[in-house]
Amino acid sequence: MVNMAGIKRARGNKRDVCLGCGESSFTKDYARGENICTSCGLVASDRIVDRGPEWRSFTTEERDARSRTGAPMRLSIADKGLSTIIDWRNRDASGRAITTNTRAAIYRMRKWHIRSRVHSSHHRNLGIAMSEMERLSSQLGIPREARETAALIYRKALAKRLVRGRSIESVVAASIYLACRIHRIPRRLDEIVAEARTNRKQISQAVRLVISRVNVDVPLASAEDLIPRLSSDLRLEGKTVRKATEIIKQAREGRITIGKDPGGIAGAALYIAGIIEEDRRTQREIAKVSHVTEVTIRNRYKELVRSLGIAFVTDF
DNA sequence: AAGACGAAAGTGGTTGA
DNA sequence: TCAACAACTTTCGTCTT
Repeated sequence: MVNMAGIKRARGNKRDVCLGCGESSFTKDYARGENICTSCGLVASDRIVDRGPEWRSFTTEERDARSRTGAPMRLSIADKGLSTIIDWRNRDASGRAITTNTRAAIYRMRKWHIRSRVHSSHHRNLGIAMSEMERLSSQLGIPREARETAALIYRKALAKRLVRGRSIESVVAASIYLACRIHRIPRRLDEIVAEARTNRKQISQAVRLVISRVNVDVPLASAEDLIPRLSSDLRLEGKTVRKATEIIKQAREGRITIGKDPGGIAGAALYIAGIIEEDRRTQREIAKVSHVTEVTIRNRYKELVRSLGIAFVTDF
Protein backbone atom coordinates (compact mmCIF):
# COMPACT_ATOMS: atom_id res chain seq x y z
CA MET A 1 0.00 0.00 0.00
CA VAL A 2 1.39 3.35 -0.93
CA ASN A 3 0.08 6.57 0.50
CA MET A 4 0.33 10.01 -1.03
CA ALA A 5 3.46 10.88 0.84
CA GLY A 6 5.30 8.11 -0.92
CA ILE A 7 5.83 5.90 2.09
CA LYS A 8 5.24 2.23 1.64
CA ARG A 9 3.64 0.55 4.60
CA ALA A 10 4.16 -3.17 4.59
CA ARG A 11 1.27 -5.33 5.78
CA GLY A 12 1.67 -6.39 9.40
CA ASN A 13 4.76 -4.28 9.72
CA LYS A 14 4.50 -0.82 11.14
CA ARG A 15 7.86 0.38 9.88
CA ASP A 16 7.89 2.86 7.01
CA VAL A 17 10.06 1.84 4.10
CA CYS A 18 11.69 4.26 1.68
CA LEU A 19 10.44 3.87 -1.89
CA GLY A 20 13.81 4.92 -3.23
CA CYS A 21 16.10 2.42 -1.58
CA GLY A 22 14.07 0.18 0.72
CA GLU A 23 15.79 1.37 3.86
CA SER A 24 13.66 2.31 6.80
CA SER A 25 15.48 5.12 8.55
CA PHE A 26 14.22 8.64 8.16
CA THR A 27 15.37 12.01 9.39
CA LYS A 28 12.57 14.36 10.27
CA ASP A 29 13.43 17.87 9.16
CA TYR A 30 10.83 19.80 11.11
CA ALA A 31 12.25 23.11 10.03
CA ARG A 32 11.36 22.36 6.43
CA GLY A 33 8.44 20.08 7.14
CA GLU A 34 10.15 17.24 5.34
CA ASN A 35 10.77 13.60 6.11
CA ILE A 36 14.05 12.57 4.56
CA CYS A 37 15.48 9.07 4.03
CA THR A 38 18.89 8.90 5.67
CA SER A 39 20.43 6.58 3.11
CA CYS A 40 19.26 7.94 -0.23
CA GLY A 41 17.91 11.38 0.55
CA LEU A 42 14.40 10.75 -0.74
CA VAL A 43 11.92 13.22 0.69
CA ALA A 44 9.12 10.96 1.81
CA SER A 45 6.71 13.57 3.01
CA ASP A 46 6.84 17.32 3.09
CA ARG A 47 3.88 17.81 5.34
CA ILE A 48 4.93 16.60 8.78
CA VAL A 49 2.82 17.76 11.68
CA ASP A 50 4.80 18.51 14.81
CA ARG A 51 2.75 17.38 17.79
CA GLY A 52 5.41 17.85 20.42
CA PRO A 53 5.86 20.70 22.87
CA GLU A 54 7.52 23.84 21.58
CA TRP A 55 10.33 23.55 24.07
CA ARG A 56 12.95 20.92 24.77
CA SER A 57 14.00 19.74 28.18
CA PHE A 58 16.85 17.56 29.27
CA THR A 59 16.20 17.12 32.97
CA THR A 60 13.10 16.47 35.05
CA GLU A 61 13.35 19.79 36.89
CA GLU A 62 13.56 21.64 33.65
CA ARG A 63 10.57 19.82 32.30
CA ASP A 64 8.55 20.59 35.43
CA ALA A 65 9.57 24.22 35.27
CA ARG A 66 8.50 24.56 31.69
CA SER A 67 5.31 22.58 31.82
CA ARG A 68 2.20 24.62 32.36
CA THR A 69 -1.51 24.29 32.05
CA GLY A 70 -3.43 25.89 29.26
CA ALA A 71 -2.52 26.38 25.67
CA PRO A 72 1.07 27.24 24.72
CA MET A 73 1.80 30.92 24.21
CA ARG A 74 1.83 31.59 20.54
CA LEU A 75 2.34 34.68 18.43
CA SER A 76 -0.06 33.35 15.83
CA ILE A 77 -3.03 33.90 18.10
CA ALA A 78 -4.32 37.46 18.14
CA ASP A 79 -3.86 38.08 21.88
CA LYS A 80 -0.86 35.75 22.09
CA GLY A 81 -3.07 33.00 23.44
CA LEU A 82 -3.34 34.42 26.94
CA SER A 83 -6.72 36.06 27.26
CA THR A 84 -9.29 36.65 29.94
CA ILE A 85 -12.78 37.87 29.44
CA ILE A 86 -14.73 40.20 31.70
CA ASP A 87 -18.37 39.43 31.27
CA TRP A 88 -21.13 42.03 30.93
CA ARG A 89 -23.40 40.52 33.58
CA ASN A 90 -23.03 41.91 37.10
CA ARG A 91 -22.83 38.46 38.56
CA ASP A 92 -19.98 36.52 39.99
CA ALA A 93 -18.87 33.09 38.87
CA SER A 94 -21.58 31.37 40.89
CA GLY A 95 -24.28 33.59 39.46
CA ARG A 96 -24.78 35.74 42.56
CA ALA A 97 -25.24 39.49 42.10
CA ILE A 98 -22.12 41.55 42.79
CA THR A 99 -22.24 44.17 45.53
CA THR A 100 -22.22 47.88 44.62
CA ASN A 101 -18.76 48.27 46.10
CA THR A 102 -17.08 45.81 43.86
CA ARG A 103 -19.29 46.79 40.96
CA ALA A 104 -17.53 50.12 40.55
CA ALA A 105 -14.17 48.40 40.44
CA ILE A 106 -15.46 45.95 37.88
CA TYR A 107 -16.74 48.80 35.71
CA ARG A 108 -13.30 50.39 35.72
CA MET A 109 -11.64 47.13 34.83
CA ARG A 110 -14.13 46.54 32.10
CA LYS A 111 -13.55 49.98 30.64
CA TRP A 112 -9.81 49.49 30.31
CA HIS A 113 -10.27 45.94 29.22
CA ILE A 114 -12.39 47.06 26.33
CA ARG A 115 -10.24 50.05 25.46
CA SER A 116 -7.14 47.93 25.35
CA ARG A 117 -8.55 44.96 23.53
CA VAL A 118 -11.94 44.68 21.99
CA HIS A 119 -12.35 48.22 20.73
CA SER A 120 -8.88 48.55 19.38
CA SER A 121 -8.81 48.25 15.60
CA HIS A 122 -5.32 46.91 15.97
CA HIS A 123 -6.61 43.85 17.76
CA ARG A 124 -9.54 43.42 15.47
CA ASN A 125 -7.14 43.44 12.55
CA LEU A 126 -4.91 40.87 14.25
CA GLY A 127 -7.87 38.65 14.97
CA ILE A 128 -8.83 38.49 11.32
CA ALA A 129 -5.24 38.24 10.16
CA MET A 130 -4.28 35.40 12.47
CA SER A 131 -7.22 33.24 11.55
CA GLU A 132 -6.45 33.85 7.89
CA MET A 133 -2.82 33.04 8.52
CA GLU A 134 -3.82 29.82 10.20
CA ARG A 135 -5.98 28.86 7.24
CA LEU A 136 -3.38 29.72 4.61
CA SER A 137 -0.44 28.09 6.32
CA SER A 138 -2.34 24.89 7.07
CA GLN A 139 -3.39 24.78 3.45
CA LEU A 140 0.25 25.14 2.42
CA GLY A 141 1.65 22.77 5.06
CA ILE A 142 3.90 25.38 6.64
CA PRO A 143 5.69 24.08 9.76
CA ARG A 144 4.81 25.71 13.09
CA GLU A 145 8.16 27.43 13.47
CA ALA A 146 7.74 29.30 10.20
CA ARG A 147 4.15 30.19 11.10
CA GLU A 148 5.41 31.96 14.19
CA THR A 149 7.92 33.87 12.09
CA ALA A 150 5.15 34.82 9.68
CA ALA A 151 3.03 36.03 12.59
CA LEU A 152 5.92 38.11 13.88
CA ILE A 153 6.46 39.69 10.48
CA TYR A 154 2.77 40.52 10.25
CA ARG A 155 2.79 42.13 13.69
CA LYS A 156 5.75 44.27 12.69
CA ALA A 157 4.06 45.28 9.44
CA LEU A 158 0.88 46.16 11.29
CA ALA A 159 2.80 48.21 13.85
CA LYS A 160 4.35 50.19 11.00
CA ARG A 161 0.89 50.80 9.57
CA LEU A 162 1.74 48.99 6.36
CA VAL A 163 -1.58 47.18 6.28
CA ARG A 164 -3.51 50.43 5.88
CA GLY A 165 -4.97 50.71 2.43
CA ARG A 166 -3.99 47.14 1.63
CA SER A 167 -5.89 43.96 2.12
CA ILE A 168 -5.09 41.99 5.26
CA GLU A 169 -4.95 38.88 3.11
CA SER A 170 -2.17 40.18 0.91
CA VAL A 171 0.03 41.14 3.86
CA VAL A 172 -0.68 37.79 5.53
CA ALA A 173 0.32 35.97 2.34
CA ALA A 174 3.44 38.09 2.05
CA SER A 175 4.38 37.34 5.66
CA ILE A 176 4.04 33.62 5.05
CA TYR A 177 6.08 33.82 1.87
CA LEU A 178 8.87 35.72 3.62
CA ALA A 179 8.82 33.33 6.59
CA CYS A 180 9.32 30.46 4.14
CA ARG A 181 12.28 32.23 2.61
CA ILE A 182 13.78 32.87 6.05
CA HIS A 183 13.37 29.24 7.07
CA ARG A 184 14.56 28.05 3.64
CA ILE A 185 11.36 26.23 2.96
CA PRO A 186 10.94 25.92 -0.79
CA ARG A 187 7.60 27.53 -1.57
CA ARG A 188 7.17 29.56 -4.73
CA LEU A 189 5.12 32.71 -4.63
CA ASP A 190 2.72 31.05 -7.08
CA GLU A 191 1.95 28.28 -4.62
CA ILE A 192 0.89 30.84 -2.07
CA VAL A 193 -1.04 32.84 -4.65
CA ALA A 194 -2.99 29.70 -5.54
CA GLU A 195 -4.33 29.36 -1.98
CA ALA A 196 -4.68 33.05 -1.13
CA ARG A 197 -7.79 35.09 -1.67
CA THR A 198 -6.08 37.97 -3.44
CA ASN A 199 -4.23 38.27 -6.69
CA ARG A 200 -0.55 37.84 -7.34
CA LYS A 201 0.09 41.51 -7.93
CA GLN A 202 -1.14 42.60 -4.51
CA ILE A 203 0.87 39.92 -2.75
CA SER A 204 4.12 40.69 -4.53
CA GLN A 205 3.60 44.38 -3.82
CA ALA A 206 3.16 43.55 -0.14
CA VAL A 207 6.27 41.37 -0.22
CA ARG A 208 8.36 44.21 -1.58
CA LEU A 209 6.88 46.67 0.87
CA VAL A 210 7.58 44.47 3.88
CA ILE A 211 11.15 43.82 2.77
CA SER A 212 11.84 47.51 2.39
CA ARG A 213 10.05 48.79 5.50
CA VAL A 214 10.24 46.02 8.07
CA ASN A 215 13.56 45.08 9.54
CA VAL A 216 13.68 41.46 8.40
CA ASP A 217 16.64 39.63 7.03
CA VAL A 218 15.36 37.68 4.06
CA PRO A 219 17.83 35.47 2.26
CA LEU A 220 17.44 35.00 -1.48
CA ALA A 221 15.86 31.78 -2.65
CA SER A 222 18.70 29.41 -3.42
CA ALA A 223 18.90 26.50 -5.80
CA GLU A 224 20.27 24.23 -3.07
CA ASP A 225 17.09 24.46 -1.04
CA LEU A 226 15.11 23.13 -3.98
CA ILE A 227 17.23 20.02 -4.45
CA PRO A 228 15.52 17.76 -1.86
CA ARG A 229 12.07 18.54 -3.20
CA LEU A 230 12.96 18.22 -6.89
CA SER A 231 15.07 15.10 -6.57
CA SER A 232 12.35 13.40 -4.61
CA ASP A 233 9.81 14.27 -7.32
CA LEU A 234 12.21 12.83 -9.88
CA ARG A 235 13.05 9.76 -7.76
CA LEU A 236 16.77 10.37 -8.16
CA GLU A 237 19.42 8.33 -6.39
CA GLY A 238 21.35 9.67 -3.41
CA LYS A 239 24.62 9.93 -5.32
CA THR A 240 22.96 12.03 -8.01
CA VAL A 241 21.50 14.34 -5.40
CA ARG A 242 24.88 14.78 -3.77
CA LYS A 243 26.52 15.46 -7.14
CA ALA A 244 23.92 18.10 -7.99
CA THR A 245 24.44 19.83 -4.65
CA GLU A 246 28.17 19.87 -5.32
CA ILE A 247 27.63 21.40 -8.76
CA ILE A 248 25.45 24.16 -7.33
CA LYS A 249 28.01 24.94 -4.66
CA GLN A 250 30.69 25.34 -7.32
CA ALA A 251 28.39 27.43 -9.47
CA ARG A 252 27.70 29.77 -6.60
CA GLU A 253 31.40 30.17 -5.91
CA GLY A 254 31.89 30.93 -9.60
CA ARG A 255 29.21 33.63 -9.24
CA ILE A 256 27.15 32.51 -12.18
CA THR A 257 23.96 31.98 -10.21
CA ILE A 258 23.20 35.64 -9.52
CA GLY A 259 19.95 36.90 -10.94
CA LYS A 260 18.95 33.51 -12.32
CA ASP A 261 15.85 31.53 -11.50
CA PRO A 262 16.92 29.05 -8.78
CA GLY A 263 14.57 26.48 -10.31
CA GLY A 264 16.52 26.58 -13.55
CA ILE A 265 19.87 26.22 -11.81
CA ALA A 266 18.67 23.38 -9.59
CA GLY A 267 17.13 21.66 -12.62
CA ALA A 268 20.26 22.00 -14.72
CA ALA A 269 22.45 20.75 -11.86
CA LEU A 270 20.22 17.69 -11.52
CA TYR A 271 20.34 17.12 -15.27
CA ILE A 272 24.15 17.21 -15.33
CA ALA A 273 24.40 15.10 -12.17
CA GLY A 274 22.06 12.60 -13.77
CA ILE A 275 24.30 12.23 -16.81
CA ILE A 276 27.47 11.91 -14.72
CA GLU A 277 25.98 9.40 -12.31
CA GLU A 278 24.09 7.54 -15.04
CA ASP A 279 20.79 8.28 -13.33
CA ARG A 280 19.49 10.37 -16.16
CA ARG A 281 16.21 12.24 -16.51
CA THR A 282 15.03 14.02 -19.64
CA GLN A 283 15.04 17.80 -19.82
CA ARG A 284 11.28 17.70 -20.09
CA GLU A 285 10.85 15.74 -16.85
CA ILE A 286 13.17 18.08 -14.99
CA ALA A 287 11.59 21.19 -16.47
CA LYS A 288 8.18 20.03 -15.32
CA VAL A 289 9.08 19.58 -11.65
CA SER A 290 11.29 22.66 -11.42
CA HIS A 291 8.68 24.93 -13.02
CA VAL A 292 10.89 26.32 -15.74
CA THR A 293 10.97 25.45 -19.44
CA GLU A 294 13.30 23.03 -21.17
CA VAL A 295 14.95 26.01 -22.83
CA THR A 296 15.92 27.48 -19.47
CA ILE A 297 17.24 24.12 -18.28
CA ARG A 298 19.33 23.95 -21.47
CA ASN A 299 20.68 27.48 -21.06
CA ARG A 300 21.67 26.93 -17.44
CA TYR A 301 23.10 23.54 -18.29
CA LYS A 302 25.29 25.00 -21.04
CA GLU A 303 26.47 27.79 -18.74
CA LEU A 304 27.29 25.37 -15.95
CA VAL A 305 29.18 22.99 -18.22
CA ARG A 306 31.16 25.82 -19.80
CA SER A 307 32.08 27.74 -16.68
CA LEU A 308 32.73 24.77 -14.43
CA GLY A 309 34.59 22.87 -17.11
CA ILE A 310 32.54 19.76 -16.65
CA ALA A 311 33.50 17.03 -19.08
CA PHE A 312 31.33 14.00 -19.59
CA VAL A 313 34.21 11.66 -20.17
CA THR A 314 33.54 8.20 -18.92
CA ASP A 315 36.98 6.69 -18.50
CA PHE A 316 37.27 2.94 -18.80
C1' DA B 1 9.78 8.44 -32.30
C1' DA B 2 11.62 10.76 -28.55
C1' DG B 3 14.99 13.75 -26.98
C1' DA B 4 18.07 17.53 -27.52
C1' DC B 5 19.45 21.84 -29.63
C1' DG B 6 19.17 26.67 -30.86
C1' DA B 7 17.11 30.73 -33.19
C1' DA B 8 13.63 34.22 -33.01
C1' DA B 9 9.97 36.70 -31.20
C1' DG B 10 7.08 37.70 -27.14
C1' DT B 11 6.19 38.55 -21.96
C1' DG B 12 6.37 40.42 -17.18
C1' DG B 13 9.26 42.55 -13.85
C1' DT B 14 13.16 45.60 -12.47
C1' DT B 15 16.01 49.73 -12.88
C1' DG B 16 17.38 54.25 -13.77
C1' DA B 17 16.55 58.73 -15.98
C1' DT C 1 6.12 57.63 -15.74
C1' DC C 2 8.57 55.78 -19.43
C1' DA C 3 12.08 53.31 -21.87
C1' DA C 4 15.84 50.11 -21.68
C1' DC C 5 17.09 45.74 -20.15
C1' DA C 6 17.95 40.90 -18.57
C1' DA C 7 15.79 36.65 -17.69
C1' DC C 8 12.51 33.62 -19.05
C1' DT C 9 8.82 31.67 -22.17
C1' DT C 10 6.71 30.11 -26.44
C1' DT C 11 7.16 28.29 -30.75
C1' DC C 12 9.23 25.86 -34.25
C1' DG C 13 12.55 23.79 -37.47
C1' DT C 14 16.52 20.69 -37.38
C1' DC C 15 19.74 17.39 -35.80
C1' DT C 16 20.83 13.17 -32.82
C1' DT C 17 20.04 8.90 -30.45
